Amino acid sequence: MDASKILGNHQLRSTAIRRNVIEFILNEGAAVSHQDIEKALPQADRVTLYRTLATFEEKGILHQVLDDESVKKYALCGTDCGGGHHHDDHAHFKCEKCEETVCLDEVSIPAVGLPVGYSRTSANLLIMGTCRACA
Amino acid sequence: MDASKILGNHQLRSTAIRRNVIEFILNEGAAVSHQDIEKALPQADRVTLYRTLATFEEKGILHQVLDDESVKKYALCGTDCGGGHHHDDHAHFKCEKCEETVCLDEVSIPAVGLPVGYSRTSANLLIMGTCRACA
DNA sequence: ACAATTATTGCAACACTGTTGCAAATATAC
DNA sequence: GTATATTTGCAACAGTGTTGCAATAATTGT
Repeated sequence: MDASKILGNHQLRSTAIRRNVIEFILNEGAAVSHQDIEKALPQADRVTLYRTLATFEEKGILHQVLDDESVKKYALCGTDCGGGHHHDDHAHFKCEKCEETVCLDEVSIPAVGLPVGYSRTSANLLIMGTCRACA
Repeated sequence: MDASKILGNHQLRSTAIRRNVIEFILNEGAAVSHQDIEKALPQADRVTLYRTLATFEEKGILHQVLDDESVKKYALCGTDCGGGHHHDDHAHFKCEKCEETVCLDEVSIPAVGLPVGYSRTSANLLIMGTCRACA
């Protein structure tokens, strides 16, 4: 998977910053925060990164990952995420030792019995514990 | 359930601000943010509220609720939350219309099959959709 | 390859969120 | 009521995220 191709597929211009952001996330494997990216790409403007992340989320390249701290984290969307419509109904796992958050793409969020009158449109499941590398 | 009693049960001094915070949350029904409290109690100092929330969380009076925005929200703990040890393994529901987040105390977070090598210590489940009042 | 067009970037400035240190005030215990 | 330890309020600060606008760079068509 190549960065400029991803950009092209989503009607976005292929700029150095955007390619760098995508490549960084691809290499990282875990969900990243704005701050992670800022550290990895010190030459890029803070504001531009905020806008880049917002754009990527809109276009369906990234989805937000709920984290227990209150900083937003992002991960690459699966192939079924179109513009605006995110289908990231999978769980996320945060290791308490290495602090990395990863997508558990194969773990879908189970349906739970909601009280009468409640209906579900989406859900976020964040599991905390120890990952394989830290066990 | 009375505010000074809750404070007494947790070895905390019964001050006006603390009682007001607890009463506000009791009346609110939904999970509240620092900002919600600040608006409701304009006479209270911002910093004091931050410290009050932190203290309540430590002592097991409140637990954090994961929210899809990146502001922390808090709800009253059930009776089984001792100091430090939170047993809030229930789901939370956020209504997309009224924006209220409530605890679904009766809905526990289901166990999911984790990849080999991963172990779970806790989990957060946030379900989004429409609540009964907005349906 | 070049100009015109449109999207993207960088900067300045700002509002909001959360934290720390310290002195003054207040709740409890005696 | 006084002593003691906790809690509060203030000032000051660091970090996070946003907006407006001018400068810059990527595409489109020729």
